[in-house]
Amino acid sequence: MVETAGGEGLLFLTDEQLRKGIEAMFFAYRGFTADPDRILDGMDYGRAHHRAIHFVHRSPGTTVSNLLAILGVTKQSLNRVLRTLIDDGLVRSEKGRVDARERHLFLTEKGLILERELSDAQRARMRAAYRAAGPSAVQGFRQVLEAMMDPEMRKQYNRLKEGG
Amino acid sequence: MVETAGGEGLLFLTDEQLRKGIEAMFFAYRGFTADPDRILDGMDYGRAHHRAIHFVHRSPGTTVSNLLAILGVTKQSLNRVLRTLIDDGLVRSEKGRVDARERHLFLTEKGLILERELSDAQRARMRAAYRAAGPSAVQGFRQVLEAMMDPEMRKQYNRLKEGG
DNA sequence: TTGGAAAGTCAACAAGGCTGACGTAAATTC
DNA sequence: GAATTTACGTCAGCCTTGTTGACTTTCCAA
Repeated sequence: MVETAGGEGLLFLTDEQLRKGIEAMFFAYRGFTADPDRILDGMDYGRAHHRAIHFVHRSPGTTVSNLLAILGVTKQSLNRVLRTLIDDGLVRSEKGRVDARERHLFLTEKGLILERELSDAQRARMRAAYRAAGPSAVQGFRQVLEAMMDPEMRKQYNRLKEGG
Repeated sequence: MVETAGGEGLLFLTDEQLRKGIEAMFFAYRGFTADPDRILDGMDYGRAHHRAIHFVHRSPGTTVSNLLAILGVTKQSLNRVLRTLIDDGLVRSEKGRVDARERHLFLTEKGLILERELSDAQRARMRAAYRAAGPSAVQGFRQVLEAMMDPEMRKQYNRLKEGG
């Protein structure tokens, strides 16, 4: 079943196969973001707000710097998004006790409700895809995605995957 | 090794597993676009130009309508991108012979050179990821991605995958 | 006590989405 | 042959989300 090196074993590395993978990523990512985008469309929020909400939920009490590193945007860009979320009462910003320069971020009750709505939708699609493909396909899926990340991003990803 | 249905077999569908998949998609997509983005950064082009170039190369002679359906943007948005590519001599637009309302799109020599540069970079990353993960992982990767697409997008994807 | 890091803010700008309106040429339908 | 529809292009204006650059405030640490 599994091809080994030499000759036919490298057929999965042809330009044609690689192109299919590239196009699969393109179309799948559209599906991946479609449901949350639809939910956010009515509100004053966008994909950037979703990302901030996701990672604040994922690591409650995380700092702004930390979030900047994960999201890979400028602080000005993140600040604009965070500002509206704080003003609207979805995110709470708390001055650090050990280092008072830092701001620790948390979702409020209201923020948790939206997070739940967004992630329910996104998980539903992911669950359907996982179920359709089966567990060993899922394992392969994750392996290829991890290998595709930049090393820096892989660190961030693994830090999230393990610790809180 | 591979879990079967019933009881433990559904462990891959836990919220925790799904969350990991969601985050993997997020970080991997960043890697996926990083190399072309870097190349385009110096020029006056962006990711939107890359997408147009990719699909024109993929289906030479395709019409504007067709491209609109694949890219899922408005004609105004596509037109802005296409306009600059045509003006800069990367894309050639040819009035249809059977239906003169249509415009058929082709890459010029210059366009082919940029396409080659962009896709070489993107394929190199994909190739490294595929090689690292192995052929059966690649199969799973593709299966999950296909299952994640919207049905409309899956049609587009499959049309490209098979026919020219 | 002073230098520098962390955070926040203001201003300006660009890419790339969007809607709406309008124009033109060509094909199709009545 | 006239009316309608289709494919495309374009103008104008708006929004989100990214960018740089300059500046301030706070406050830890050397």
